[in-house]
This record gives sequence, C-alpha cells and structure tokens, in this order.
Amino acid sequence: MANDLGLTAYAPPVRIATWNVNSIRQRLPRLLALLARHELDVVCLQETKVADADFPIDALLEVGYEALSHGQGGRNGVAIVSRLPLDEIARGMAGDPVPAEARLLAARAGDLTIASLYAVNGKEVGDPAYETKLAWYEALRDWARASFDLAAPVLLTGDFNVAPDDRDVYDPVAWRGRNLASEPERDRLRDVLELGFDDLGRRAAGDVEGPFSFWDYRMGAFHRGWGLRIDLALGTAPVAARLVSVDVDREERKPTSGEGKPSDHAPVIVTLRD
DNA sequence: ATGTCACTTTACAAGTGA
Repeated sequence: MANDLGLTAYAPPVRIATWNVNSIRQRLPRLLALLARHELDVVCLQETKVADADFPIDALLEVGYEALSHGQGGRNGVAIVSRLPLDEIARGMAGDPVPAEARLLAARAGDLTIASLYAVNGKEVGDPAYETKLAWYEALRDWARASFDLAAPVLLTGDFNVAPDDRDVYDPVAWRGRNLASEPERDRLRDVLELGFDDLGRRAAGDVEGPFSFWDYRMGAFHRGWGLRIDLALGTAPVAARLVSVDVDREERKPTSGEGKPSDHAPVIVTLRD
C-alpha cells in the first residue's frame, strides 16, 4: 500500500502469523523459511526458550525483520517479529499469578495492537498448575479489559492451551473434561472473548472440525490426525471486519518439510485486508 | 494415554515439562 510519496511505512500489517516454535534455537532455519514462504508482516512466537540476550535478533535483521523478545532461559518465552516498526506496549501483565514466567508481550505494528501470549498449560485437571491456569486466564481478562480500547484494532494471538469447543478436538468424547478441553478453562477463555473479541480461526473455518494447529510428538499423533486447535487469533471488531482468511501451515509440522525437526505446533496465518 | 522432543543439571544419564 504505497502513498503519494511511494512510501510503505504506514501500511498496515496484512499477513500475521502465530507459531509456538518449541525453542527458537532449534527452529530458526524453519522460521526464516516461513517468513519468506508466506511473505509475513508479523509473526508472534511462543516457547522461544531463550533469554532476551540469546534471541537471534541479528539473523532476523539480516532478512529485514525487527524483533522484540520477552524471554527467560530454558522455558516459556514469547516474541514478536515484524517487518513493520514495532512499538512495545507491554511485557508481562499486572496480576499474573506466575509473574516470573515470560508469557505475554504486546506491541503496536502499524495500526494494529498485537499480543503474543503463551497460556499456562495446566498439566491436568486437579493439578495445582490447573488452578494456576484458571487464575492466569482471569488475569488476562482483567489486563485486556484495562489495557485496550476494544473499539480499536487489537489482535490477541498465541498458544492459548485451550481448545475452545468440541470442534477443536480430534476425539471430543475421549477428551471430555481433560486438560486443554475442560469446561472451566473453556469458560475462562470465553470470558476473554466476551470482552469483545472474535475467534478469527473459527469465524474463517465455519462449523467444521479444526483446523488443528497442534499434534503431540508422541504416538505418531500428526500422522494419525490426533490434533487440537489451541493456537488462536482473537480480534476486535475492526480486525474481524478486515478478515480475509485464517490458514494453518500443516506442511510445517512435517519432519520432511524443512531444515531440522518440526515444532509440535503448526503456524496459524491470519490474512487481513489493508 | 503417551511410542517424542527440548531443556537443565553440577553433565557423558535422568528428571521435568509439554
């Protein structure tokens, strides 16, 4: 989108991806290939598993992207990579029950406010970590309500570690009540949506199964189709109004489709009209 | 429910988390 001067600095981002990379160190070659393959404007990353000083900012700069990292050594960690200038808005959130864990980063890119988030996994229903997950979601709701003008273009994207409903699980009967699909966590996610967000992946797909974005490494889950849709993009009304498509790059989940091994998550790509 | 992967540690194997 060029203006009269032929400049593109104010063009809004139109191709935005979210990807749980399960270690940026292991996945950097695949990330670079992904940026080029889809001509992405912005990518939100989760489970980078590096401290900020070890984030590969130079390798990204070389291919025309700047990056913000909110990381910690070894675990968790989120980042935003963009070929538009980024203005940092938030690093972590008030009221986080696990403030030492790097799970949330928000920035402005063009006219869009974008958050990269990595929800608490919860381990299993009944585990103390599950209660932490519910509390984390309540903090997310309160933070989002306090932080954003929900009439403005805002996109919350990342690994939510919740499959919103039974269409988002390969075997709803087997998964009923289990962590990632249980009703209390679905209720907490719904509370976030009810602030004024739309689940763009569901809106784009309609009333069908999936499309899944995560397959466990074990048991040949990808090959067997044992997937979940837990990587989400939640947009306010101005974003939803610009929605063109939401696509899962399933090729990226295959061992053969790039350098090194795949993440257990596939990238989810949101395309907007400019 | 767990057939893998990535990380860490006082490191050449085992535990943790997902």
